[in-house]
Amino acid sequence: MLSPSTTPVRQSSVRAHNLALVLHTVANGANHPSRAAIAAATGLTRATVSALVDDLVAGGLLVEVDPPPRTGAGRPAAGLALTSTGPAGLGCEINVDYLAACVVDLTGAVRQRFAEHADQRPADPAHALAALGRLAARARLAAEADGLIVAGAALAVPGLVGDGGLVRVAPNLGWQDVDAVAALRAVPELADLPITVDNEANLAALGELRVSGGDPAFLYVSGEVGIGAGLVIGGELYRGVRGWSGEIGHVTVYPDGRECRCGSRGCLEQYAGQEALADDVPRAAAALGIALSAVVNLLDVPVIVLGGAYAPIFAALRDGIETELRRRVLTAGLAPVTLRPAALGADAAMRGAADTIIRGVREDPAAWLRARA
Amino acid sequence: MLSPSTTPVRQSSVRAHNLALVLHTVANGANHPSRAAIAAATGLTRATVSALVDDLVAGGLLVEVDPPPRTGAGRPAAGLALTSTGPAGLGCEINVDYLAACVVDLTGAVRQRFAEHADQRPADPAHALAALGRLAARARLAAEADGLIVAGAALAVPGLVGDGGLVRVAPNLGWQDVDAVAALRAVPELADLPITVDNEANLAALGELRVSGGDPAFLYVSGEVGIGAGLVIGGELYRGVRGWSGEIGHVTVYPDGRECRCGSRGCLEQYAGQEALADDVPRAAAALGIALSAVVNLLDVPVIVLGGAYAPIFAALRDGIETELRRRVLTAGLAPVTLRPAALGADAAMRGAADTIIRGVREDPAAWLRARA
DNA sequence: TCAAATAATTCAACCACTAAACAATTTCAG
DNA sequence: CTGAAATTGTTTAGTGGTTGAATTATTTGA
Repeated sequence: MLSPSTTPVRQSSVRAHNLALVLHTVANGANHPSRAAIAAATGLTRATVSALVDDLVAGGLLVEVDPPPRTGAGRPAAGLALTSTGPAGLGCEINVDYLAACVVDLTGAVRQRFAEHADQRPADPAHALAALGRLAARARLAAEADGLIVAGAALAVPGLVGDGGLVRVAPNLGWQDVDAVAALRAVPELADLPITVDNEANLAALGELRVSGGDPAFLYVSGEVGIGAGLVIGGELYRGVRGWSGEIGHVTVYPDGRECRCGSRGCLEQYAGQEALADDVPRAAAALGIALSAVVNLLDVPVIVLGGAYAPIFAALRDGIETELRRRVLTAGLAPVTLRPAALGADAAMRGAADTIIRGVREDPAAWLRARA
Repeated sequence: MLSPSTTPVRQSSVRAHNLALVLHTVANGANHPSRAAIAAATGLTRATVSALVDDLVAGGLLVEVDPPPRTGAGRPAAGLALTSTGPAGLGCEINVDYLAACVVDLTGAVRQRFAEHADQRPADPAHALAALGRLAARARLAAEADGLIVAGAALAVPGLVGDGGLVRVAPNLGWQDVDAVAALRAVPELADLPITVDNEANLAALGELRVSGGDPAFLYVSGEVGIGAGLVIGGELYRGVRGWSGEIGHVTVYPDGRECRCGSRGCLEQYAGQEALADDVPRAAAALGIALSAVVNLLDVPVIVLGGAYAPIFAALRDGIETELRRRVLTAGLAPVTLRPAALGADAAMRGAADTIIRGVREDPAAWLRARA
């Protein structure tokens, strides 16, 4: 069955779906599958796959490459691969001490990367975003000189993002109601791009999803100055109704505990934020364990990935967290919760941002072909 | 676009999708829409809608009824409505002091309802389920005498349910690893039905979704002996990776607080479960507020529905909960969290269970038509 | 009484997929 | 060295489902 929705479906939707299916199979399947292998993997006929592949090759999304090693008799296959000269995503990140932009191609490879280290807190938002825009523009031009076509840009910010890319609050940057999309679009070299803005932890979770490959459901916890989380379920990011999910840093751990900047008491951030972390690792681990137990009890998430400042000290945190999980997760006895460090380092959010763009092309190649026609 | 998935799509899937779309439009749209109105609402052509409606009428899912009041000139329309003599769902519930079964027709109307009050804790699972099975069989026979066709049964239990309807743990019933599906299927009158089992709070959330209509995203909190929760997002129930989401009763509220039956300390259940509730309502409200704040911070859920034992004392709980939400939810200042009592009473879970069956028919009418052919 | 309006059906055209036959290219047995 | 078997990829006729335009049906209102 197709997804329940309120829009009609016609033959062109079938084509769009199956184009995405073929592209997905090439991207996530074995090395350089043949048309016949794609047909076998998807259940489509070889005739249909051939027609779909023709469209994707003509549209510059797939290329024929050397076939996989032969096995037995028969006409040799033509291998298919994602192109490395087609659409690409521009990922940007602004953080407390860090500006960065990168370009990722359809295969997921990072083709350009520019970063600038500097404390952004004294700068006003307009200046910081202008500097980031210049960085992004350089990345875009360098990528396009390489034959890539930047299909869009996404920006990761450590804060709450509202509709239209409006940054409602970014406490650690001192921002409030900043129109980041407009600021980036003001850079001439970026003016023609679709630009989106999203929370840093959400995008880092997507970055982790891309590189880790395996887990279709996990919680990514990002320990920075603040603590954010990105929830991936069924291979997709869950953003919440208004896009404000994942604020694990302000989950109450000790109801009458330390005062928090947010006005509450006993927030996780006060015990496991970057500052508290320096003081008392065991207590941070316990606090994390308590908050994560709540997540697992509520959402039944089987895997937790620790990123940001937590990744390098994963070994020191592990025991303390797991002790609390064992004690406090109701289903701990039925199935364990897996804890692991993040695979990507500081670039996770930026990589995830770029990934949202290429993800868009991969999930709806028909739209890309139409636009390129 | 269609949903990304790993299965191919063919013309028959288009048909299946559009049949569901038409049925959905009749079910959720204005009163008794005409074919032309459906075409306008869905974007399909009138020719296509006519063909789809023919199939649905022939398959006994839609009936022509008196048209809506005329407005101006033109040939009068034929109104369409869900049939009340077609497929129906059998909903069952077993709880600490309560057995019940009901039959709900395609329109959502309760057509049969049987209940038996008795403490189930002394009875062993087999006896209790046999008694429930007899109740369900009576409901089914009475419904089928009315022209309904029971398409399946669903059972609500206060516990964790694993694959294949195995009840892994139901603490308040004292159950462990009970094969509830097999027990119900042992009743001859139910042997031919597809039977599913789900958590009581999850199903109550679905029941609430059906009657409340409006909110596409909310958390339903069920205060019984234990405390469960069902999360609805985008009009669908979120079950978690293993179906064990919603265990809000064992979210830690006071890390060093009262010991809980589960082996942990400071679980919400110890402060806001039915027993604690009798002692100290303000404290229960505060504890609920703390746990719910965690949910909102993590998931950005805009609406919380209080059901079970909480519904009748909603007024007494409201202030205490809202105080904590205001203090502890990071985004409380950006958009308020709505708190409201459940619309359905004790029958919520049973209604939700029956609803899963008719939901199945509504979401894939093509499968029903094929089976009836 | 007839024109205008609206509802529903019919029919030719189109699009995408399937199934089966065919063409191309290789392996391997004799 | 030759030809049968195997495998890939293409071609072609057929089918199912939607569209759009024409047609039929039925009512209102000038």
